[in-house]
Amino acid sequence: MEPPKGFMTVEKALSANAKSTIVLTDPSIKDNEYGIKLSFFSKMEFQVSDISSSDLIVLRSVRVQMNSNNISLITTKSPMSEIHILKSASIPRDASFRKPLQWKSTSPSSKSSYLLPSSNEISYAVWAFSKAEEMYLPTDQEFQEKTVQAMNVKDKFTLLSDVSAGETNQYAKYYDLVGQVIKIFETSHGFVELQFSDYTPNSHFYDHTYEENTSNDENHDSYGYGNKSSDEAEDRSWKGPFGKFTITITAFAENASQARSMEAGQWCLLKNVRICTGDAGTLEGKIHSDRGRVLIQALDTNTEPSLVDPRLKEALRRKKDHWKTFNKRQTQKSQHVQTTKQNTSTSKKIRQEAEQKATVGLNENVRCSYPDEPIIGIREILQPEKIMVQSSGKTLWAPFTNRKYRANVRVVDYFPHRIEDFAIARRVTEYEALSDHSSGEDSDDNNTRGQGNHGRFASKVVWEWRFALQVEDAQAKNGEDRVWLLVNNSQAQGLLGLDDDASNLRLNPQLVQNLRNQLFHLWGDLEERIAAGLPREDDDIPPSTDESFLSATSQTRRAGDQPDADDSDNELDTTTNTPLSAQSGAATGQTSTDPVTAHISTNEGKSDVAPRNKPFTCCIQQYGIQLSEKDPSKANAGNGKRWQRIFGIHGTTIPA
DNA sequence: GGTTACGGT
Repeated sequence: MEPPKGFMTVEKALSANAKSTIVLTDPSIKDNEYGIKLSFFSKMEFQVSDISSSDLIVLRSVRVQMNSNNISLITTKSPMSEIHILKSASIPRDASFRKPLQWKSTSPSSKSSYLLPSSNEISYAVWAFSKAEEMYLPTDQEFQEKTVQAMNVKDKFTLLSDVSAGETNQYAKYYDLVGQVIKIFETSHGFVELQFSDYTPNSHFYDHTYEENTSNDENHDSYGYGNKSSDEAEDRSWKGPFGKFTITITAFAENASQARSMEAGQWCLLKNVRICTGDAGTLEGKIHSDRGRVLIQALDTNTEPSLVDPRLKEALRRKKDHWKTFNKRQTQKSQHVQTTKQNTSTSKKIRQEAEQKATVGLNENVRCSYPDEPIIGIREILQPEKIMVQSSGKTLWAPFTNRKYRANVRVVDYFPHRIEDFAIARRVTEYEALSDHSSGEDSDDNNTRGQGNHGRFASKVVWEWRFALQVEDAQAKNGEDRVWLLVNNSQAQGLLGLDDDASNLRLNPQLVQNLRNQLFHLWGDLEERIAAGLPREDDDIPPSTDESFLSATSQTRRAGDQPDADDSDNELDTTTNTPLSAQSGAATGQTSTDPVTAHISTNEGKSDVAPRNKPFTCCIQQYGIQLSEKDPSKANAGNGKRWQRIFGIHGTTIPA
């Protein structure tokens, strides 16, 4: 925060449960202009009662945010914001002050990051305080009154399930709602209609049945005024939520403009929605103009999870469950469950005489961090560790241990077997705001049997590196002491050192060439030797186009590739992606895991290519992920999940 | 923040 030099004085306070907002001002704010709002969280920081009018406040590392054209400040955990408050009575009146001053500061977890205001800052404060007269600060009494008022805010927030109309429409009730814009209709009368849902049902809502939708479109919009010219069929079909989950809300005047600026799929907070009964007896909402106040606020799902409104998180959770349940029902209805599995054998047959040549010297092309870590053997790395179970005193084998190592290894195999498949596409979904969401879920649970993208609105597609290297200990004999190392996007960026980020490699031959060059430094002629044993490209998968990636799952996946809808809650590690494209040769015993994870967690087999490349020093890390497990005796992570030990590459680079 | 009370097919 630059302009006010990192400190301001308190003007008035507002408080809600967890989040408090105070308004700050300084001499740069003219006359009757409003100051700037700072939001902070009572749990870790101050209580509103710690603050009174004219106190001095010094802020560090607060985030500047922009909400509907208003700038405001909010504290963050990382980096940990600092708040230092000096009661107005303790503010020095001239520059010749004596330290120490009675600061009341937030308590950051690490004392080291704690930085009390400097002499310069205090001198500025002294000067600013001398201007207090010009800042129209409230008196202590006014401030206290405001504070009390602010604490008494009646929370009008309500779930749609719980809204009702008043006795008559003349005495309708007002509510705040958090939910998703399902559709937007422009009317010819200058106001805008929103179809809005928070994924709670209300028996007085219009029933959007799935059957109705599939037979004849547009049931509720019988007036025929609100259609958009473009792609009418698309606009008119109802893609859910099905059932009584959606209310029509009409926005007038400035709120109509605000509604117009929204897109279908936008999550938002609607304030002061007047709920009344419509002609057909169904409930509907109105957002009336209110002296220019904007009552529709967009909410961001794609931000730091701790900053996502908890009411929004709850709604996302309900939406996720809603579609899961819906898909489960549809699956049960359509009674046939395909269990066709792809042939999982990685039918590469490269038989070469294993010619073990003792290679001397390490590959100097590859650099590895953590020079102080000792070099240890792969056999030792693979050894499970024992853990003591506190309660019983028993000793067990740990399913995995979080560790980092260094080892001298050479690459003997890689996956996928075409380096054009070393990058995958995945959707960034709104559910990533949910702390327990693992990527990979969303792609599955909305994608059922030709029902289209129910409940899904435009989402971003990102490309990420994702591949695995099978390495063998430099000292290994007879093809033993091998391990698969996962290379996720960030590790691949470090390893490959390419200027470009991952993209669709099938459309980017130059990037493939750069990738190939770097890999050559790592593994020599391994690619040529493995590629020699692969079927021709056009025998198995068609080259992908952007269209096929973006229309995604339904086109490139065949029946049986993906889990059933009710099997969609596999937890993957946070770096695991469900790819939109089928990677070649996905040996998946694990349905719904991405092919690379599936391959390395099931394929213990030995590559048949004899290593000829030089060994290099590699940093390896071990960690655990959870995979779906049908056999309860193996589900050691609980909840139908088992732990899978994963080894990954890290901190290793191939310089250009 | 509301003895807000209202706009149309």
